[in-house]
Amino acid sequence: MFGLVDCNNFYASCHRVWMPEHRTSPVIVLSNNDGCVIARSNEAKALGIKMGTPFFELKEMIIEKKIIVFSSHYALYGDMSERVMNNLARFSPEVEVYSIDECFLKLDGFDDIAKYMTKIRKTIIKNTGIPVSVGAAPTKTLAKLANKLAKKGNGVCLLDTADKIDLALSDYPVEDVWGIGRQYAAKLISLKIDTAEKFRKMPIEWVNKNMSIVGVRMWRELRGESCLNMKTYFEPKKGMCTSRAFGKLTDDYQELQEATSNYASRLAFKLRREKLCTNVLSVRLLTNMFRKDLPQAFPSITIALDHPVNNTPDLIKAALRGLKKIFRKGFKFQKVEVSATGLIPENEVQLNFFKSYNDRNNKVSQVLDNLNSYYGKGTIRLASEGLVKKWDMRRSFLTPDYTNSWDDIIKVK
DNA sequence: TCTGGGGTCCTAGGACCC
DNA sequence: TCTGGGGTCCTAGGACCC
Repeated sequence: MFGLVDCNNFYASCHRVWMPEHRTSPVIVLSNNDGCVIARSNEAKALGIKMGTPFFELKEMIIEKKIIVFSSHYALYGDMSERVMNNLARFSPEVEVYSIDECFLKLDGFDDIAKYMTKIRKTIIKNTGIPVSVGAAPTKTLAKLANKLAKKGNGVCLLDTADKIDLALSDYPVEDVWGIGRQYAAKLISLKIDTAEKFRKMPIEWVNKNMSIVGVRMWRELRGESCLNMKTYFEPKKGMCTSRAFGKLTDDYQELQEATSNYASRLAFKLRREKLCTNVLSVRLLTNMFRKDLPQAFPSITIALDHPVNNTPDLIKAALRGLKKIFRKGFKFQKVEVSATGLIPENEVQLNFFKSYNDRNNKVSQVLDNLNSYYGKGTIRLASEGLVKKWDMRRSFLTPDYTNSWDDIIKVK
């Protein structure tokens, strides 16, 4: 039996833990740049606010309905997630942290699973302040489905018999099945396959032909045949990307250079943190697709590096070389993406003649990391990153850094 | 004025090998 | 008149996830 614990309205709930006075207000959390809605409390959902709604469209409603607004704060969510996961780890020998707010638990061998699920739920709420829902079923896909039903009901849903599963699937919208996205949903619904039950009744040959092996696995899982195992071990990443919209559009080459340097530097830091090196670096510029009045361009370049690296100077140099090749005048760019593919563990990199050269830049990076970890992010950086971030994100509704800064720690009277 | 960021897996097709 | 068979690796594109 697979259990799935999912935090309710996770980002909104994280803020509420620290500001309990907003426990009954509609709360929304905004994306980077305060661009659009990425999390909503139940009260905000009830007002009809959809995921992804641009913030500027809501300004009147926010005043009228007294909606509480937060800029996103990923360091806070990361810390709250860790608290939830640490608590969950005590409930099963096999846990898989599936995402920042979700965790699979193997629930075999427990006497009364329904009762155990309730206990998990109550413990997490009590110990972390984050409300969660718990679903369980014979496969991961069914457990996801059970979890959604739990959210609609009392927070717990166990699908452990064929009858219960049949009933749950009979009116479950096909587009809500885990693994069915926009494209497949549109295709299935156009063929009048609009419930999980109807999808499950399709012949396997049809599923295989139209939805590939991924669809077949989903189909089998809905029939109770487990195809997706628990992933309880660490797997290194295969690609890494730093991409972020600027606070404003820009056609200034100098600004783009500074932003590209900064993003490459972040990428280098993330690579070092995970003890990975990269062979291949890509740089892409993007204009704002929503601005139909402006010319659009998405130039990109992929650069093969001489040698796998993760040091800041080499990666910035490569990224700037790429930027120079793709930059075009006459476009207002909104975003730059710097990404690494072909990742190799640091300790598996082939030695080469130029090792001593890399050593110097590796040492520089090490010093950067040490200083920035002690004095705070961005304290020391390469000159090419610029002095002032003219392109920096907008974050007007930022809360204190409760879990990461001594200055912001909560005060108890 | 203002519309997120970071990942995974699968498939098809091309270049290459012996 | 007639030109093999069996592989690997890489990339781009398309689907999905939170």
